[in-house]
Amino acid sequence: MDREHFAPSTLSDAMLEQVAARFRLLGEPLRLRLLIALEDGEHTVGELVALTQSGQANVSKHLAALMQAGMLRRRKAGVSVYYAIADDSAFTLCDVVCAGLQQRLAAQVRAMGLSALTEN
Amino acid sequence: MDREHFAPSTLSDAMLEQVAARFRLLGEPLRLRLLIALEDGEHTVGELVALTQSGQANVSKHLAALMQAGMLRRRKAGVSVYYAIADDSAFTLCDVVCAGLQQRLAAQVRAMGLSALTEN
DNA sequence: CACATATACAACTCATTGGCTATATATTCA
DNA sequence: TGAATATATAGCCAATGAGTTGTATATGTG
Repeated sequence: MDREHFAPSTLSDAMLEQVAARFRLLGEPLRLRLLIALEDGEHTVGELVALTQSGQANVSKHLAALMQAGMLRRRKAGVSVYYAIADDSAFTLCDVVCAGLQQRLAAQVRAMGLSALTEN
Repeated sequence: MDREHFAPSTLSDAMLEQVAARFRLLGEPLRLRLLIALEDGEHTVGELVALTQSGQANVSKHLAALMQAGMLRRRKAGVSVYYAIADDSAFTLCDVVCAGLQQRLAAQVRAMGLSALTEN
């Protein structure tokens, strides 16, 4: 992987704030859980409430936030509302973060020596 | 790009919080500015204060946060402290976010019709 | 040693926001 | 129309965290 970034130095303050906002959006465990729950397809708010073990009002609020950011799409069917992922990039991000964390953990383990791995 | 994520469904609550924390870390404009400033190599705290136009204490605090997350490395030289990027993954993340935002912007422009582009 | 400089840290203020409760707004059905 | 269900929204509280000021802790210098 080379050092070719189109983002950084050319970012205006406004753009920077937008990028930060995007990250902040994914900085909430519940919102991540919602995205994860939606990974296998659309779900109603009620289903998401059950899946995430969180309050309905709270789930609604976070879904609204994800919607406004363009990460979800909405479909009304009768009395229910189905939400679905509209922007896969979130998962790409999660993958990178997870990879980074794994790398970091591995480094930590290495730093601690391998003994920790064998002493059950 | 296929649908192969190793993250989501297998994430424990603790891991989820870690992932969220990582995102939250990048959810601050000043921290992003610091990373951007460090893109071209290490800088002292003083330089970073000048580059980011922020207070010294604040910069120090955010540098500490990035350090603790393992994104930076520290080198003391005399009375100065040099910080540098230790984990390039942040830039990969930025790139993905920027790409996502660009896509979103493009879609918005398309939705508004092309007229907006020509009316100066 | 006294002094200046660079960085870190503590304490405070203030704005943001997650989660809650209560309520409003559909929509379906009897 | 009235009741039931699903979702959204408003208002509140508490926690978090960004930015500030002031100070502590090196480290170099005369």
